[in-house]
Amino acid sequence: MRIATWNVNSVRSRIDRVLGVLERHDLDVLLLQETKCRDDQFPTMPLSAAGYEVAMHGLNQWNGVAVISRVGIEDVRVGFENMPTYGEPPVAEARALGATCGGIRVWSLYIPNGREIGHEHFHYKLDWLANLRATAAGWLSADADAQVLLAGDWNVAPTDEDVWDPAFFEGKTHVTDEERAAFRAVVDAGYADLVRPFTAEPRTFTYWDYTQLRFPKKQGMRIDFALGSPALAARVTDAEIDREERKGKGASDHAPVLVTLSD
DNA sequence: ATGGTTGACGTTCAA
Repeated sequence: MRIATWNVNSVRSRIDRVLGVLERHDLDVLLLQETKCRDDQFPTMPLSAAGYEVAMHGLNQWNGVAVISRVGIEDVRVGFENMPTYGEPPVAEARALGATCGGIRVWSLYIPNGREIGHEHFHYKLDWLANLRATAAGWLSADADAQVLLAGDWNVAPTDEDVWDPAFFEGKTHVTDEERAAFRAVVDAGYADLVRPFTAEPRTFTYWDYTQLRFPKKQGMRIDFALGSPALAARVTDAEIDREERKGKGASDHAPVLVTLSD
């Protein structure tokens, strides 16, 4: 079984690339973030034609998450228990979608960006990660053998090796001690990084800003992660970051992150 | 090339 996560940055503008990724990697499950469309706008038909089912959750042009699977989609859940809201009036944004695919409880996650240190959105980000940790820890308390995948755009670079220049990020989000601690808390709750062991080279990135020729200059960040429960981590045989997908006209600014599991 | 990216409900916002 092969599962991938990808911040697609508009599923409508990139549906052909989505189909290409599914085929090229022979994916069973693909988790998308930043689909940027309402459910009724989602390009379901070409995915169905390719043999995939789709569960999506999008409220407007912002955020949006989806699960694409050819091994079934059951028990779909929009948002997680205690997921924080944002704004006034409070809105439960389209940032988390859970489903059971081929016996694995998968979550497509789009962690809030944070915008600026100290911004209301920054506190929202930290709360969001803390509540996710609490809820996900509960899943393992209830069933230590649960097969759970927490995957998506975490908007955190967990170490200095995960950014192209730590000095550039001083005073910016994604690299602060608070964000890193919030990410590490999820790992410490029992969810291991399934990909880093297979992509351990420093300066291995999953995201490159569109501006300033960041991609050709290899100036990126590792902020997209697939974290797995112990039972799931035990099944991982390979993982990779599809850097090729970032190339060419019409690429997302994020690369797909892939995990291969034993049966 | 006084530029420098992309996508969306866009003449602005978010990333």
